[in-house]
Amino acid sequence: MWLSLSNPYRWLKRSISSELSKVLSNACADPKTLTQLENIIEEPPKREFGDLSIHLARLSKLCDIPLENLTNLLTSSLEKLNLVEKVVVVGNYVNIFINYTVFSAQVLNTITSYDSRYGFIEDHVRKRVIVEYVSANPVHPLHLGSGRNAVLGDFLYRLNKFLGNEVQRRYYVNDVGLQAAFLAYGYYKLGFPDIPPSMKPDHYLGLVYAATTTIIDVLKLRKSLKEAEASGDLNKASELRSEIDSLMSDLGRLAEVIPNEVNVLAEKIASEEDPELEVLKILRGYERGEPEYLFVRRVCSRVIDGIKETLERMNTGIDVWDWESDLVWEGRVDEVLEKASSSSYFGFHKGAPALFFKNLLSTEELRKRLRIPEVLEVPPLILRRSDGTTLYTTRDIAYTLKKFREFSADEVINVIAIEQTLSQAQLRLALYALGYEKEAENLIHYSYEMVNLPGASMSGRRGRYVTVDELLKQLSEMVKNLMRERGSEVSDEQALKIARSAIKYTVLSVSPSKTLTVDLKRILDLKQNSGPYIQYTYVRARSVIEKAGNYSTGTIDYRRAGKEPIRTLILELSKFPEVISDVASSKQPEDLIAYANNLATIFNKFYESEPILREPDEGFRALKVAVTHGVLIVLRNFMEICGMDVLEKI
RNA sequence: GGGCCCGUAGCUCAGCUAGGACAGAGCGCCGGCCUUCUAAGCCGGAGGUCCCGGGUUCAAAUCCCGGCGGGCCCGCCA
Repeated sequence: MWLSLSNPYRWLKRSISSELSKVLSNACADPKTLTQLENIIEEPPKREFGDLSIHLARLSKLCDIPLENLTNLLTSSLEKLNLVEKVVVVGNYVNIFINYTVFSAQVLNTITSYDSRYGFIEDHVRKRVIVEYVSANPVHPLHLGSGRNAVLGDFLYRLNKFLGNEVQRRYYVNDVGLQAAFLAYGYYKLGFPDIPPSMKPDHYLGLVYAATTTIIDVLKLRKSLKEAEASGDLNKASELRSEIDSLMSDLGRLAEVIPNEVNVLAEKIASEEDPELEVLKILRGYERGEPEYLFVRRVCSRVIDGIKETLERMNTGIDVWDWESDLVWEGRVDEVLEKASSSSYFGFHKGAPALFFKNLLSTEELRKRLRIPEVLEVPPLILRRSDGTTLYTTRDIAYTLKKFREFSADEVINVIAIEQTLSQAQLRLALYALGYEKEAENLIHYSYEMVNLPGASMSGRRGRYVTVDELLKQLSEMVKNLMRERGSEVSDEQALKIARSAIKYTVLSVSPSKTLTVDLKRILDLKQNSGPYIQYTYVRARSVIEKAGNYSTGTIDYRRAGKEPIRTLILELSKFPEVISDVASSKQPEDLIAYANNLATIFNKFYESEPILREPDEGFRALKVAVTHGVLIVLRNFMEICGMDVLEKI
């Protein structure tokens, strides 16, 4: 009963499959086949074949009934169902036509009664979920890669919320690490200058960071070059020279924006005997919490200020900011180290304390449980540097435990780039090895591929990146120009809302496992299969509903629902909860996007071909308005889940 | 060297987990539709060795094996 209330499409399939199981009960009594029966009911590739179809060969195999007996058995029994209009056999298929007088009433009633919760699934088990996302190093602004992360994480957050889960969003500020120390070193060498008021702090400090690391790398390479020249290794020398040239051109680009800083840094760092040792000193002092090194935190928090601003612009939020330094200073990392040292998996790798996973991984069952590929070899996890400072994954063990504990989380989702697959596997194994089996199992690495910009290679260390801020700015400008061409002005806010929604739609439309190629023009394509297309379709539907005023559902003539294109529209509307349910388990946003685009397209066809408000027949008009209202609700709920802005006008 | 991911129309991508009806969509290109509910729309057309080669099957883009091409990982970086 719950099901029929919340998920009309599932209800439809279940009604048919349970009828099937009745008919086939003598041959197909196994209860396991019941769900298989439901899966066997599919959709025909073309609308004119019917609403649902069953492939006879598959059914005959499943139930072990000869093909020729099946046909008559099925048609006669299914046609008795109230929900079924007719059954047609074509070749190897039984095609089912739904009775839309019955079905449309069910669908439309469900949608209006659930309204902003339509899509919500009643039998979903509620969970407490943490989404850790973005977590970009606090040394530069968010670039396109972090942008993809932010969009995906925000989507996971909103989807979980929609499903009725308790969700918390966390950002892990990685201020205890070499990157942060490099930035702090550079900023310190500059004498902690004020950030130019014309620049966002993350942008300015990102340049300082890039200049610092690039200068240090150049100095290192020059040293190697001298050695190569001295030893007469000409190949090596020319290789080094071209590498240096490339870095120098990066530096030249940085100098165009912050010339003084680049000059001062180049001079001061060059006069240093061993700049990298200085950086390590900062790292060590900061990790110990020594007061004279606390400037690291101050610098990082300026970058974080900038990042917060960007996230706000993306309409994305964080509930808890976790500073890695706090984790270390609170002694949580030491606890982990202590526990590890008494573990049976503990040992020394190249003289450094480490956890070894070879024994753990010999059982196939554990690999399965922890989602570690069958043949993947996992190297030992080194816990500490020889100088005593900790390493990222070690700190992440402590952090993961903190997340699970503080929120009593059932599940922790880490949205992290795909290149960290191995270290995330090590993390799960380490947790398991230390006795945190449940945590290891419920820690999910939600990975995504990198983002490409055609014809450009990106590197944070070199300052070669396109920032999310720039992307938003450019797209907003494009929106404004477009509107101007059409003779209407649009506010900055409206332009931003369209721009960021377009980005989100594009990012979510591509499977996270594929590299995303960003083409600015394409993101803002106002045509089909785009964010603006969905927003526009919603506005169209809204405009109709507004003008329709109050319509009484009592006057709806459901008998008119069997004709195209209303028929398809109703079937499509009925699927929304089913799509949500599938996406909730697969976590593939692209399926949700494809559904919404399809629904919008069908609605636009309907809108073009049929008068809605001008429909003379009152009952039919009420039906058309109700369907339009259904589209409105589904598109709105869709946009909420994707983090897109629901615009009332466009 | 080992592992993972990707390869489908000129471009960007669905479809592959659970094999089945002529392989789909958008962009771009060509041609139509605004005195009527928002034309950021709709209708029509052209465009494909599903990377290649084997195998399994009544049936393969989908499963298996072997290649080829691209990306990523195999750090006392994160």
